[in-house]
Amino acid sequence: MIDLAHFRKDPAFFRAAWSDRGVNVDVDALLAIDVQVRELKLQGETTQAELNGASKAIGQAAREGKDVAAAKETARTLGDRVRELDAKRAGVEQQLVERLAVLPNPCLAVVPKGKDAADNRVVSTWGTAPGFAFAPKAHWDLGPALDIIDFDRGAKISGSGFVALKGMGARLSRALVAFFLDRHTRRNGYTELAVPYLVQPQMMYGVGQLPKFADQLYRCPDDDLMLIPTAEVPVTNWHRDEILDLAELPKQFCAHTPCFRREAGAAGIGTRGMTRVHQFDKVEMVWLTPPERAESDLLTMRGHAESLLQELGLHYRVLELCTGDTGFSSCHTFDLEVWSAGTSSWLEVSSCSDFGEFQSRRANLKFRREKGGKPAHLATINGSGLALPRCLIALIEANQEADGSVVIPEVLRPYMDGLERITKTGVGGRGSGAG
RNA sequence: GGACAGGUGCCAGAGUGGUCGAAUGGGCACGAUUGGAAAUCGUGUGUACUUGAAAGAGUACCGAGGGUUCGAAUCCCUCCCUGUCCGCCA
Repeated sequence: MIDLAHFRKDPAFFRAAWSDRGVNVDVDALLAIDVQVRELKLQGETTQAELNGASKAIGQAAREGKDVAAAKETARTLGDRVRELDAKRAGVEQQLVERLAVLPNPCLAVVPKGKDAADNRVVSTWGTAPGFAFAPKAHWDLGPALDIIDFDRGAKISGSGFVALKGMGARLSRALVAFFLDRHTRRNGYTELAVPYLVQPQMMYGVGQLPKFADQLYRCPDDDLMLIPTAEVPVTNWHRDEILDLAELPKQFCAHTPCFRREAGAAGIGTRGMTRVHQFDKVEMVWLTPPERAESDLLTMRGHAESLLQELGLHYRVLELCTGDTGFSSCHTFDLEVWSAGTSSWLEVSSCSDFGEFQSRRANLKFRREKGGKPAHLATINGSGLALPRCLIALIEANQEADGSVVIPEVLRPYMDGLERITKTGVGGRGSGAG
């Protein structure tokens, strides 16, 4: 949610910002509705004040034994008037709220202007693409050959877009999660949370998933709950409706959860294998921080995500998204893309975003700069650290050998009972594909 | 899932139709007292919105949403949550 007061003061800023994002907004209509709401509110409250005064007088008179029939009659008329104004106001206000709810966060001035992904800026590139003396395979060949990824059974059980892991594939996935969480909690000061995967619709609204992206969410209508598309949803809402102290900021949380996405409309485009699936595991980092720190904290957090890829030895690049490609709630986003050696393409494994106060206004996240001071909205920042299936893809593709086996990076071996290599041969024991 | 009991301010806890944004106690903040502290005393201590240059004024909020009434924390309805017991169960 944008800052309404700011919008009234400087509509030109928002007009330009939304235009940069490629969103067409009738700013004048919005302003007009806002004025109307406030006029009706003022009238309604003034009338209510009158009614309150009249009611008080009636109570007084009644206690003194006076006749209050006539006074009641006028009060009743006032009451009708209040209800009338209130209903009118509510109607107009709902229009305003509905319109505002689908307007994106203005990007920061540093964000490169652009139309779509083609205009994103490459900030840096780390490492080099691995070279092979043979034709490297894509994960959709490697995985099934090693019997660690099972596309057919995933689809059999839940339909297209669902993937299953088996044996050392499942183990490797678990190792990555454990490795990520350990780095965040032990090295970078994050507090780990284990959160519900089904949440109430308001939580989705709080981070900006609703109302605009309802078609991307799985829902359980009988219970009015929705499956989270990212841990961002429950974690960002952790301190909802609270007022934090400056001294306890920034809050740094991490959480591992499965993520559920309908990916409506995405079928057929770059969906081969498990680069785009309906359910995947991800470790998410979320910061709650004072707004003035947000941008520097964003860089810190991005560094945390990058260090994981570096430790895994994976070639990646950092993109700064342009205005046209930046997500709805974000005002500044960096994407981390890892190299897929099997398909010679970049895969997004992390998106690190500064949301400013946009989510805080929606989720009611506040803090106090000093005791007795006025509550102010927090800034929220989040980023993947990291998204599993694509890391797993990059990992096995980059570390494959001519015989189809996959070398496990040093940092993961402690999580794999010291296993150095995943091979097809062998059943049971160390080095087993079946685990 | 069934039966009871509850949900009030930072916390505890009063309040069963008007004088209640809400007693009292605790906590916290500031001040007095003290060599310093404890104790004691005094003052203060919610959020949001509207209006106003400001001081201030107004409105709403006692789990949520409806209803009755001139007037609701208080009465009625629906729902949610918590506790206890029973049932079921990973």
